[in-house]
Amino acid sequence: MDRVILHIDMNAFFASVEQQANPDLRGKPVAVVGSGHRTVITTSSYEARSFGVKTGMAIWEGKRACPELIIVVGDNKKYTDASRQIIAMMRQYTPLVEVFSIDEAFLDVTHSYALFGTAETIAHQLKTRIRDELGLTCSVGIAPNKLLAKLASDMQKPDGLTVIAPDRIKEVLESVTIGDLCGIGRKLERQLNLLGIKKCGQLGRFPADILSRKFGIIGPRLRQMGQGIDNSPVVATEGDEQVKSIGHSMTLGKDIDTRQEILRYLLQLSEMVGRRARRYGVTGRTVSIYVRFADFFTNIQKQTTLNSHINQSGAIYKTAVRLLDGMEISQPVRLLGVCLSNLEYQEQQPSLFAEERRQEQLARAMDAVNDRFGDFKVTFGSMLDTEEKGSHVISPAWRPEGIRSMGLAASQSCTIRTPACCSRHETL
DNA sequence: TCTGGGGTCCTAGGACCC
DNA sequence: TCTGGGGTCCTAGGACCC
Repeated sequence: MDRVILHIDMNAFFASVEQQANPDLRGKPVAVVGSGHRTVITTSSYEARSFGVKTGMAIWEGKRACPELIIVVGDNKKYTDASRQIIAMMRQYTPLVEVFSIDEAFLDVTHSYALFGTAETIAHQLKTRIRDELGLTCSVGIAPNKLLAKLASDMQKPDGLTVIAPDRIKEVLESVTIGDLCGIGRKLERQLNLLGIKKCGQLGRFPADILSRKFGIIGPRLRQMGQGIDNSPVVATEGDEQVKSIGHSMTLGKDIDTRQEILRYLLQLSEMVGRRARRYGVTGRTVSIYVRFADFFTNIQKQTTLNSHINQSGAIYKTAVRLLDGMEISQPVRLLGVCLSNLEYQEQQPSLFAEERRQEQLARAMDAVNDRFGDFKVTFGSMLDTEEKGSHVISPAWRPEGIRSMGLAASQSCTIRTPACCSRHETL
């Protein structure tokens, strides 16, 4: 039996939430940005997009494209609250809700028919409720698998509903460009183009041996994607998902070149990472640091794996400094990052050593104050004179909960599905 | 006037052990 | 003395996602 998968993608999510919260912004070109003057546009309203404002543009670029552009510094809490409400609504239709990002989710509604009717009925109900209760619109794709559902939701924006029925999959793929598939990015698209492959249909028919030779194990998976095959299941996001790494990075207000300044930011980043690790109750063995230089193109990353798991900011910082010392800092630094991985989730025993116990207690006390009063109210002394205070707008890829699995990573054994049908529906 | 931040997964190559 | 191979862990780098 064919599965029935919904992919729901909120339209211009952050910008729409802002427009909902502030009526003065409605119907106007709005761009949501982070703090700091080197921030970029995270999301823009459709009014702004019609002027050519795009995600990733610097503010000045956005303003050049649209002089009337209203700049709003993002507010994470608003977006996570809205996201949670939407996810709760989705869960009323099926337990199989996979949160893909803060504004996207997959729903497996194969077994929801008896209770709620067809996938299209469910999609219409969800769209109506999200619009009525939150004032937001979304685009929905319905298809037999995640790959195609995601492709479908992208076909009509904003406020769309697109169905790719099994008997028209083949026909749809003939007209879809390979880069539109989730999992084929710019580089892969370019390489495939060099083989003369432009459309998904061509990719699906391309000789498997050539793809394998050129792309290795992802070769067969690419071919399947071209055929619209994707057997990866919708994995319900439970809320206690285990992330694999915890990292923070920041583009500095201005490039820095003294070791002292670099250390100050490393300490701040170590504290941000450590604090989040402690809040999650995790420790990690691998610490990595990331440096982007002023020329923007040179990036270096160094990592090291310790014998023991840590989550104390001081220990992370010490390791980060050791990594920094192994780097050649040849020009001013634009961005710094610290990441903790190789994570372990089990409860940590209190240290046997008095000094370490004291450090742990201090960290807990600092965390408690910061949790209550906001970031960086209490902090290490040398951080006090840094400009950045770690208040950043989360990206739409931020997940309130959840793990994503799709695209190339989710290559699985596959059966060929019956070829198929795509009918489009006008928006609500 | 420059180009954010948070993740995941995969591969290659080296070290080391059996 | 030389040779082979499998497995695991680690680092570095790249591609992809939102």
